[in-house]
Amino acid sequence: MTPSPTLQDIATAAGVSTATVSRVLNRPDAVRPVLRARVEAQIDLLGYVRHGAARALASSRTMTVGAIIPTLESAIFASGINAVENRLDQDGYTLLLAVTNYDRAHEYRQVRTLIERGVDGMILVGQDHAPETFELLARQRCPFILTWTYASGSRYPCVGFDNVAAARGIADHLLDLGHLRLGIIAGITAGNDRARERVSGIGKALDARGLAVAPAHLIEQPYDVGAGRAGFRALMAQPADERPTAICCGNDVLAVGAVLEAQAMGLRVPDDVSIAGFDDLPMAEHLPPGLTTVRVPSRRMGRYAADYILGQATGAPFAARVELQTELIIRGTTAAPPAD
Amino acid sequence: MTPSPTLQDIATAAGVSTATVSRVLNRPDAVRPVLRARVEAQIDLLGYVRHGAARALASSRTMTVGAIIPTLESAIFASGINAVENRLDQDGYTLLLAVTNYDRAHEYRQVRTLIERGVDGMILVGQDHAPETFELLARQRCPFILTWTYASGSRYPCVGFDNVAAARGIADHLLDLGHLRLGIIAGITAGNDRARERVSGIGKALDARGLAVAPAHLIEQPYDVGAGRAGFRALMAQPADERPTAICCGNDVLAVGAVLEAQAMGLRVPDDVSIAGFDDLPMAEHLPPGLTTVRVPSRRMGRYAADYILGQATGAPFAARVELQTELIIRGTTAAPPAD
DNA sequence: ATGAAATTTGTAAGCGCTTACAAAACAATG
DNA sequence: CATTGTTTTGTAAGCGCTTACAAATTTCAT
Repeated sequence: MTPSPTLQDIATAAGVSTATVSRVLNRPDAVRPVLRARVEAQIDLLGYVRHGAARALASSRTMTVGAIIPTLESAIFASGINAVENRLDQDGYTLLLAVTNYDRAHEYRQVRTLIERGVDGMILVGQDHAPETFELLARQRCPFILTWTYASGSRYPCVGFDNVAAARGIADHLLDLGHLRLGIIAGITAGNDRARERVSGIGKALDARGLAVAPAHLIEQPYDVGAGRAGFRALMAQPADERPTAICCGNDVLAVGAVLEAQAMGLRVPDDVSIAGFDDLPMAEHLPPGLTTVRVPSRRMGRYAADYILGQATGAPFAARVELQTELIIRGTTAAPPAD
Repeated sequence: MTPSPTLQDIATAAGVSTATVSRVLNRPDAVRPVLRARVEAQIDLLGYVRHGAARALASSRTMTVGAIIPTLESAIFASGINAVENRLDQDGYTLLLAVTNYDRAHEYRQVRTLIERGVDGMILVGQDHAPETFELLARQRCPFILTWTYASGSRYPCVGFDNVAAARGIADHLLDLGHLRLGIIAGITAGNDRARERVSGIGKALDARGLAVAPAHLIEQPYDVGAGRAGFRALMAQPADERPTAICCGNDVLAVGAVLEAQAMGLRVPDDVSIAGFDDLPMAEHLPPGLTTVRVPSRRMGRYAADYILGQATGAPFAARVELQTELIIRGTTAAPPAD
């Protein structure tokens, strides 16, 4: 039942001052090899473990970075966070993770909590946050970066891509194929700027050609396969000559649902209906037919976000606003509309 | 450029002692309403934010819990962690997340780091950890719980299910259907006790009927769809009368790959070959045909693990060893072997 | 009113570490 | 061998908070 040994214990055991022990721990070359060895021996012997809180208090750096994401149930966020963790780990930083469940008010509380925990920086998702959140971050001088989003006019550091342009790209692809009636199975747009931007990008593509999305052709669904199926069914439940011939989905999970439902309904994809996703999940290329989608650089984004925050901590110069490119991946679920 | 206000600042501004401010922050009822209001007003006014490191140092509780998992690229771990986070959040705890990439030595370092960060408890995956890891945890008296695994003889707190029994159950299902030649596309077993246990469970099922897995019928693959496809192809690349008629996959991702490859090869599932997965990912029920698999209680597990650790912190009595049940979900990818 | 008991507040001692700064030890130079 | 310059080590003052404990105040029965 011996309490954990402290720096002081090591110092006493090694016959040196606490300052010296602290030095062998933090800047080993600043202490002569003889002494260093003596101290290290005691550290091993007594099984000393640094006390993070005390270090943090004395040095005002916690070596932790916070990340707040909507959910971990979405593979794409999970892989972004995985990349963040990997990068932080490299430098001995630890990740504090919080999940908002798409609730802005909750997000504010999490930001607060993470700041209380003293994170050296914070990674958020999207542009859309409570004003208090930004105020708090600013007031506390907590370095942060927004991810999954890049808006040329953003006032805040961000790394991501242009959701509007990416969605517009995929809609253009469909329009180029000759589709005139596009349907959308969007994610829930409330509290989700990425979902909104994607819808808006599709609208712009249509608008540029004098077209528009019929209100009945825009459906919002939570991000799961079943919801994708239901959305597809709803879209098809209209007179044949009003049905969309192509459907843009808010993400790949919805798209997979749509494809499966189409097939279950006896429709051929892409002959009878084209379907496009967003994210390019690992599964997308394997489905028959392969899913046309937009590849999103989730890992690179996570990695860059971590780089940036780490850079803020060490003074390394990382650009505060970085746009990553998405890539339109054309596979087998999109083709020209049926001839009739 | 005013530095963040401290407890002392609030105390001065409100004309009370720091002890009182500390009390309104931590046990509000212990201070008279008049004073409390005065203090709270100043807290708002000055935008005070608690200093976690100082609190932790003084109170020796960090209100953080660590979790170390193999990867976040796997949906099933992600959802377990999501559940952990949700539960911790409820009690104002924050999650420190580390990812091992299936590397035990790395895991040891992460455990060390998390202990240095002062986590109030730790959640690990699997039974299989470096001995030093357990020693360290014990020496530091860090409460911890192992997840994704339940072994009746385990010396450590754990919540999970019996991987051997679950795998055996699914193999039995296949054997009951009349299959005699089972193939296995296992996950990489090195450093992964769950993957090993699943293989072993299948072996036991066969053994009980005087059968065995042909060496050529056991393949290890990383957990991704492409690897599942490749594994399936390899399994089928043998003389027709030696091919397995049913295949157990280490998880659903591999199984989906196997099913897709089978279909791509022109084989009918389940008529020509039966395929079973493990995990019951959301997608499993939607595939055509629906994937026969084992439902794993990842969320409940995460939630329980969090409950347990929180309980340790507060003295609440949670059982240290809990077995959760898996469920064999029989869908459309398994059937009797072809008659020939 | 009055004194004892109960409640509220303040005092002050750390928690374990980092880090200016001062002191000591060692090197190098003339 | 002084003398000065350079490293290495020690001293000690906090970092911002919690929490025994003591002091002050309030409450209540008498």
